[in-house]
Amino acid sequence: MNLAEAAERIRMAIRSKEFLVIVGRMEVNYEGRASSTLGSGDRVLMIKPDGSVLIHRPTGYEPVNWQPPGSKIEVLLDDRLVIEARRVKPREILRIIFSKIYDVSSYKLRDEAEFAMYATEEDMRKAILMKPSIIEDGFKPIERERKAGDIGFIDIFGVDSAGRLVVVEIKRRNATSEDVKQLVRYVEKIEEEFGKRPRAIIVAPGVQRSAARELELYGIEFKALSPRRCAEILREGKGLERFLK
Amino acid sequence: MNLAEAAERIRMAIRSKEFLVIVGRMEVNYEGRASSTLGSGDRVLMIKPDGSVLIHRPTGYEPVNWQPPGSKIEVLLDDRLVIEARRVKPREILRIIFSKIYDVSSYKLRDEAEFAMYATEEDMRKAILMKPSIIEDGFKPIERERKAGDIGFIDIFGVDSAGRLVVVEIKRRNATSEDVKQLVRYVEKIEEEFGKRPRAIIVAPGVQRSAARELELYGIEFKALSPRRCAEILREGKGLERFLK
DNA sequence: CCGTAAATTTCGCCA
DNA sequence: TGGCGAAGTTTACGG
Repeated sequence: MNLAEAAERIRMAIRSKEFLVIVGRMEVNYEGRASSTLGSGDRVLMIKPDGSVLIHRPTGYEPVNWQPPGSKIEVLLDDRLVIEARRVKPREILRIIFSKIYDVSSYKLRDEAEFAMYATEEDMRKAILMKPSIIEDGFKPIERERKAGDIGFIDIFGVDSAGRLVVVEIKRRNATSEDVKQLVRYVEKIEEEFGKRPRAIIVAPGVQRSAARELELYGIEFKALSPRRCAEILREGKGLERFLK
Repeated sequence: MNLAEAAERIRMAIRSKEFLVIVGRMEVNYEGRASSTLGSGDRVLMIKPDGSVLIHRPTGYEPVNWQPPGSKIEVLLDDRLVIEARRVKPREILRIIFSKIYDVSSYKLRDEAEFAMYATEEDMRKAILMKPSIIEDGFKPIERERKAGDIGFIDIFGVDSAGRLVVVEIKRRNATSEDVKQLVRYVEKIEEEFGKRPRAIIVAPGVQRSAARELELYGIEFKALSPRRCAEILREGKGLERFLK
């Protein structure tokens, strides 16, 4: 494809806020928070209506180079076709130099659909707060996101049926030994603050082998709870809310 | 575009390991580590030769849904065109249901170029090890990635010209109060271990306002060093290496 | 294959 | 606007 023709089509598409897909042979240079260079090769370049820029090689999940939403696009043409995407804060520039253009396509895309994600860690916390008995009978949450000194935040802080303090750490994936260590640090902070050692419970779908050892070692409890079960609880809760209105 | 025709082109492209770009109106469902649903809308779907799958909405850096490299792609056609991308470990399935196809393109892309990223945190460490005087005259590194008890790793551990121990923490971005606190924890660990308090230096392009307070408070030193300067030092070093051969 | 740390992380929430 | 923490994080690098 003719470079001049390509340049014109690209300029038009950007002006009319279309979703651009450009396939070609290009070099890429990036300068900003870091710096990178990428020699000549065939790639797919996407320029979105919001100023996002993505350059994808033939392999991998991540783009090899990119510019986040809001960047300003410039199309330059002399002997070669160059596309620059600039950002001011932080100051970054992405320069794409084409030696061949295989394809330029642009689309007006309409996408108003809602994206719904189920069972994040936040969802798990909500589910526990909505139905604390899934941790154990008589468990009463007191605070969420409680500050533990300067080392972090306790997911849920509460008391059990016997009145003992309980520190709950939630993970949507299997708990690691790192997670256990973090929880131990919270326990120590709470012990400093209240003068007595709290119970500590990791709530997660499972525990990694290495973490199981540490649970034993530090006297941390484990309560199995899957994100899926939390999603169910939230659905029940929503149904209830609607019923009560 | 005809759905049956599209299905055939997509199957062909996948068989011959081409880079696929499909633009159309689609619904998306994901089930795996989490779950998500996305209603009907216009999007760009990319399927890479290595089995990566990316679905991009008209805005944002991140794909709304995806499947990492190595997933198995299936193209199903009855009354609708459905593409499924499956992964076994962890078990995940991405299902894309098309109601319209605007465009199907596929490409044989050749990209053997080397990607070079300059001045990561690792590069900064290398630069300091290569030329310790950029920290201060007489600074001698002893160990890198030194374990500090069970709380983490010290970037560079060394001694100054007066023989005092020095703990160096490197950041490629401005240092935060969290970084200072982490360094303080290292200092305490080293003091426990050696029975004397080491000097502690944060090496970074700058410090956040909140961190500046804490530097004062804990007696932590700061040495300004930009990733860019480190990249220069590494270039000089490489030049030297070549010269010495 | 597990574990750890970094990332041009991005993204969302909240002060 | 900045700070903080999660993410279907991914990726790279050890052991």
